[in-house]
Amino acid sequence: MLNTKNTPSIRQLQLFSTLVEHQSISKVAELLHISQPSVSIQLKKMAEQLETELYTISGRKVFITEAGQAVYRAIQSIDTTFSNLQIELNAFKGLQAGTLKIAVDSTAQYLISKVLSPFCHRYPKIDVQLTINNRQTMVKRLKSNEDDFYILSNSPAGVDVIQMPFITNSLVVVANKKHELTRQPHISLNRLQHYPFILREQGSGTRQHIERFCKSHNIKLIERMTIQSNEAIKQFVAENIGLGILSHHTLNQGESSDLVVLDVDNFPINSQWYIMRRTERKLTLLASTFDDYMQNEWQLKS
Amino acid sequence: MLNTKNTPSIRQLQLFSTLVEHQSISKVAELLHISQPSVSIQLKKMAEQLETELYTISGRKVFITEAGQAVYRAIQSIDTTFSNLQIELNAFKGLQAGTLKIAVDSTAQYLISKVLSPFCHRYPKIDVQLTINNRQTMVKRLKSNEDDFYILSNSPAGVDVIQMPFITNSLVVVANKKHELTRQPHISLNRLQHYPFILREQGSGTRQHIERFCKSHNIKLIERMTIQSNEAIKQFVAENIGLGILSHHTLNQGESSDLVVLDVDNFPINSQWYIMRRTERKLTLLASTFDDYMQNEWQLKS
DNA sequence: TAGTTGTATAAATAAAAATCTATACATTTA
DNA sequence: TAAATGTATAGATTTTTATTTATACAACTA
Repeated sequence: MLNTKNTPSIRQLQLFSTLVEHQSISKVAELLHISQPSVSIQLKKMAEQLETELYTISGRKVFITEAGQAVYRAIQSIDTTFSNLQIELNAFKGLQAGTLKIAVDSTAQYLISKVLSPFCHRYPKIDVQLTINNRQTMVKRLKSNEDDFYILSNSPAGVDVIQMPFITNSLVVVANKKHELTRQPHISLNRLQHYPFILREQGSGTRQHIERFCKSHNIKLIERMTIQSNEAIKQFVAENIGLGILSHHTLNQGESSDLVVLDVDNFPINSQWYIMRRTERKLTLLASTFDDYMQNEWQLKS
Repeated sequence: MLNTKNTPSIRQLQLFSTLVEHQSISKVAELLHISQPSVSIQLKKMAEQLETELYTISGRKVFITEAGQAVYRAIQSIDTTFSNLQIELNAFKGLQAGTLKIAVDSTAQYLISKVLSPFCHRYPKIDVQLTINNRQTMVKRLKSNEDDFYILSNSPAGVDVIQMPFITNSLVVVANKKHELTRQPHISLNRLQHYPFILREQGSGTRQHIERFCKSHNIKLIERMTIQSNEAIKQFVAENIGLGILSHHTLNQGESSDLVVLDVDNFPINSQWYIMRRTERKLTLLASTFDDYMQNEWQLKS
């Protein structure tokens, strides 16, 4: 930790560096528009604090001692540190304004805050315009190039995107904790076909995964209800209206709910969340900073 | 030149760096034994001056922004600069005391000040004990190991020394400006044998050179006077009592004298001044610093 | 040697930076 | 919801730093 005692003030450093450069106390005074005694006194104090002679005066000439030269070099080093800092800070100032537009598949809404909140703390002046909706809507927005970034579980056909694997998405079967399947191990897919389900609507990413899964495993689920919200599904499942298939991110939201994850064969359905952007969309400074952030801190290590 | 405006004070840097390290304003206050509002205010001021948010406070947690991280890195750099400076200065403090003992052949006394004065200005606290005498005395002192350094025109036999060529010593023939040899070109050595000379005493370096020179050129000079001082010789020569043979360093001491250098064949007698020290003598810190100085700034480039 | 130039010291003052107390506000925890 | 914890603001005060004027001194320069 920086030591304040025995450390000359910034002003004193300035005076001394000017002295070294002009070898004259009165010249320093003139250049900095202050009186000669002021310079005299400050420099003397500084040398006293450092307990070292930094210069000598012989007649009317100023000689910088070796110790003084060392101090001068240190000042120059500090000077460049400050200059570089200024340049860095100016770069950050470019990030103090601007809006980052991100569109998120609603199933991913539970994790977006984890991702976004560190970024927002680091760049507190930025605005984020967040659009949360189902996959179909995301794809529409992606095609009409409305946002900087999209978070989807896989990339749609027909659009050039740059994508980065992000976080693993696991779809699990949930039930009320009093449901008969609870605590049963290795439930077969076939048995599932006899229970009613509450599912997300057509066009949602979750629904898409489920349908693909059912097709490939050759099963058909009973669909008692279709709801556009994961949260609502959880409530109906909790009231034992039926089973649900949800991303595990939507669960364990802290509240000790009545929901239980079932141990079904071939589950969870694993897929990947991707963050993507259109190849031809020009990155704003802010967007590019966000891109760096995602790559450095969220890129999935395979 | 260091910019005082928009530059945070050293104290503010200290506060901020402590903040980064402990992520809490009240913790900083506690650690530095000041009140919490004081820290709050100073940090706020600092951020205002830099026109950048360095941290944000959310609830009771402190988050350092990216800009803040940059500032922190800068502070660390400044910190190490100061630490290194302290170490350097402490090394110089070792040189604030101590006596440097130097013995100089009196013929070289005219140049010793040129050599010594920059050194003394750079290390103003040191003492120099200077012995000026003729060569014989120098050699005696060298043998009894009395001084750190010796300046002689060549090394004596029988003592282990480390020597460094230094400055060229040219012995020239001088006369009063009204002397008949003045303005004559190419005076032969033979003609010199008919004029009386005023010379340095036996045992002086100059005398040694002259004798060696006469021997090798097979001439003999008329010796009217022997004097132990170059300055005195100059006065007698100026009064036209005789010719003199002196180091050119002893001349052109500013005063527009009555002395003229004669254009004698085989003159000047060139030889070398050496600075030397006994091999087995242990160097004090001060002596070693002087040694470095001589090597870096006075070593004769051949 | 007188005048000029450059630096040092003293004493007073000004400006600035840093601090405190008291209080209010906000968030988290019990 | 009350208590605890952490931060912000206001206003007054203290401390430190910086500066000034006036004067003295010292060393060059003409």
